[in-house]
Amino acid sequence: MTAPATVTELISRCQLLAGLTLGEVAAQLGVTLPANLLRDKGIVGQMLELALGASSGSKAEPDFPQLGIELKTLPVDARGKPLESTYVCTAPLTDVGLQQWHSSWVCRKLSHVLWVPIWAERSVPLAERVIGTAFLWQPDAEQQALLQQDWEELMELIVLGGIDEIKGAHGKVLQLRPKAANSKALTEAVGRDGEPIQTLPRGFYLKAAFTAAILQRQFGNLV
DNA sequence: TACTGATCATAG
DNA sequence: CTATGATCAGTA
Repeated sequence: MTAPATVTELISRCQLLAGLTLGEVAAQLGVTLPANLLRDKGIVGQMLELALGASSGSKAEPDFPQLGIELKTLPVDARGKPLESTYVCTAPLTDVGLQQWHSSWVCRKLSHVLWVPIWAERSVPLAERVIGTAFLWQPDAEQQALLQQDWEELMELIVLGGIDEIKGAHGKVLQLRPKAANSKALTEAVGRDGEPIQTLPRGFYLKAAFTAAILQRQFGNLV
């Protein structure tokens, strides 16, 4: 699948996928679906990237570079409520003194997102999960402010050596949580007295309540 | 049951 | 290890 040249083309591809099951899309793409997501948590996202023509690989750039759009799948239950928080990006833990919100990875990644809801309750077999209606989203002033506030608070803690005091509950809409192969992975960070320390790599996540509000504004109140 | 901390696969 | 894609699962 080649990259979509325009937003219109991207949306039109999404409309073709809406209502299909993951099993049907996998068959079209020649992808073998695992029995569950235990050992393949990212397969759904990667399949949608393939189906929509996003650039593959682990490059630190938008999924659709030409359009500046980031693709995110969003697992939802039967009522359209998100089942999980949404990973945004890795958090920088060193050399963050001069970081500014508007040039941050979080701000840039979230500036233009294509959300693809997937009906994905754990009791439903992977192949039977249905792709929903995708939509483009850009944070409004209020959402932008909430994100910036949380981001600045978290980054200040990181700069001041408070990394190990940060819990997942810190932000209102944005949270900092471990993002690693396991709890023994280490990366460099700033300690309490400004000294280099080793700590668990972290990532920024959107809390489920925040993505729930995005869905609600897009589709209205369900149930 | 929701949330926070832990974990899995793959590419470079 | 870092960055991509995320969900799992124990516990409060």
